[in-house]
Amino acid sequence: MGRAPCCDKANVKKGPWSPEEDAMLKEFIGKYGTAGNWISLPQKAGLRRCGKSCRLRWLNYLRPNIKHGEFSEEEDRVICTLYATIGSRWSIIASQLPGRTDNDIKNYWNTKLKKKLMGYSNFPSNHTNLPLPLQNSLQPTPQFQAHTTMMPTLSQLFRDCSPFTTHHLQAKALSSFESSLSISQNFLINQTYGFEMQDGLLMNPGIFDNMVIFGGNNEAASCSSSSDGSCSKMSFGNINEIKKESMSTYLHYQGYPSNGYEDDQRLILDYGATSYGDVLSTRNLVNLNHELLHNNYDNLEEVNELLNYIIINRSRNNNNSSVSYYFNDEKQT
DNA sequence: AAAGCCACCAACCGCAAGGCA
DNA sequence: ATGCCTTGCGGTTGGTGGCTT
Repeated sequence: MGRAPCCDKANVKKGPWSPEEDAMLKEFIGKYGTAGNWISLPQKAGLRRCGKSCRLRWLNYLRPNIKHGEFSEEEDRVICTLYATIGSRWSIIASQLPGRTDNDIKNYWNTKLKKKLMGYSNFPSNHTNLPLPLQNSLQPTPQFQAHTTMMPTLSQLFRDCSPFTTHHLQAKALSSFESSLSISQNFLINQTYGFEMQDGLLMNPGIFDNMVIFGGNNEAASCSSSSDGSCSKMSFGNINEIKKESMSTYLHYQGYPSNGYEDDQRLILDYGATSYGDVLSTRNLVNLNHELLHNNYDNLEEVNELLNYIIINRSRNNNNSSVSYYFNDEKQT
């Protein structure tokens, strides 16, 4: 015996709502509210609709103060930050955006925002000054373009941004004698999206547009990779899970096209050796990840050679903060 | 002009949680 | 404690319109 149907499927109308139906529903709810429950509402309101359909139509379209149309930059930021923190909990995300519905946000994320975030890295002004191999490495490969549908890793990638971010937030918080767990949501949002330069140094690495920035953020910490042990200090998960898991089990795959997680196609680039933080665009991270996986690179030397094209270093001593890069272990200017 | 493709988004569906008798 | 009913959530579907070939 299965579940009892919520309504008589044969006698309910499906598909788009007509203006007349909208008017009937709006008028009824205006007078009587849901009149007890949604299940019985359609009958009372004279609608040949399922109660769930009425509820959805009301919540997502007819109720007052629903905001339609373009999302603002600020709304984008909130969605991205919360998605990176809590994942696809659309109703919670919607609760932070007055007038927006979970359905709206979910659609917006799936159709637009996700792609927007996949947009090109913001190094364009530097591209033309780079040697051809590096310029090419900054272009989306045909494989990348052909397999954009194979990017479930994107959401994971943005979650992966959290560890880098939280690690540095944690370090920053601890250095000012605050508990890492007392970091507020606002602080997280501000810091995640903000660059702060002090004496030419990048003080609060995090996610900026589509770039992942990581690396030491104080004089004592040398850089950002396994070579200085910082990856083992990184945590992942949301802000409440700091310290629960060690990044060392997660991030220690220098050049290998697997991070050891079953069915997980991510390649986490843990490629230290720069002095003040590595700068990669997420696009290139995914791009390279994909390249390595689908060309079945199994030669570590070859992989390392490829990585040499893509590491970009923001130098500790570079007061004007221009981007420099390493090519075959030689710093280029 | 027609066909094919793709992006968008409203709506649907199944499941889980919560409330209540 | 249990089972039924309703509500809420999130993944998915399918219709539509615009763009490209």
